[in-house]
Amino acid sequence: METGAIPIDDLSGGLDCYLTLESGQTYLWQREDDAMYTGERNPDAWYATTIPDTGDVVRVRQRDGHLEWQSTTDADPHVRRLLKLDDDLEAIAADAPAESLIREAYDCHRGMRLVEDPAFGCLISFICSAQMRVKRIHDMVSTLALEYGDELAFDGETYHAFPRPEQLATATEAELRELGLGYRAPYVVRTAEMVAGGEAHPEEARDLPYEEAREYLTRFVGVGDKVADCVLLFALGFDEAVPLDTWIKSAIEDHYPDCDRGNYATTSRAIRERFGGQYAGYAQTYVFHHLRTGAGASE
DNA sequence: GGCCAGGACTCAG
DNA sequence: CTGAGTCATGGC
Repeated sequence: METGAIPIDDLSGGLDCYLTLESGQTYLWQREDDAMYTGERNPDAWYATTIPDTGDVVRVRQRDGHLEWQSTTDADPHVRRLLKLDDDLEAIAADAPAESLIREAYDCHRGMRLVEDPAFGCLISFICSAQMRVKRIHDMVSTLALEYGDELAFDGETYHAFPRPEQLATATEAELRELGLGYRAPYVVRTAEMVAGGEAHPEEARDLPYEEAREYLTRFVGVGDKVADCVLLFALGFDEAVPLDTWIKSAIEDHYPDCDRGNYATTSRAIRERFGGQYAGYAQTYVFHHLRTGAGASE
């Protein structure tokens, strides 16, 4: 086992591991106590995930002013990438718009960072996310890993990697319905087949201009503008992406009605500008979490 | 028991 | 391009 510890004080804007991993951005981590997305912290619990290409297992835990990690490999670069530890969060928060809702969200959830998920797992996760609560999305993604992913041994325990495209493409619609995916089942199978067959890959969107990248991702079955924005924001490094989900739409209605332009593309441009442009996705993620957890319910 | 959850698809106009 | 109808499932 390789281990390490990253001092939190070295990270601009700090880190809150719980907020980062349980704010509805990622469904590819598992909490050791099996209580992710229950709304309760457990400062002692490790979070584990796996690295797609190498099959390495990585565990992290935040304690005593450090982000501790344990892994099958030197996980320092993986941890820094997955939790975007090199983002200058202090500057991003300071430069965010002086809108009361945005400032309140940043102030209430200090240390929450964006994640950078592996693209395929993120894509499938958010296809599953349609009309689902975050806890159930996590359950569904965990089930896919259990049923179709590699078993990885580490430190005497068994971990389940999220399935590679060719593994998930072996699933049938009937099987996935049996696993509780509902009407998303054919979307997941067909998208996995598209990637496994080389027809398209979400990574292809990484180097495109933002709106072209979003358009590219909508070719996958079960992916509309909103899910595409989630993949751009949580996997492909587009910090300006603002997914227009039910919570953000209600925020637009209540706080930024002038940004409602009737369709996704133009409303997206307007709210992206209102949320600060380059790092609008950060502001979106804070506002989303603030509203969803009820902290901003009164206003 | 109706409503809702990080929506997308199909089809008509 | 836009609007209505449809689609599973579990928690409250």
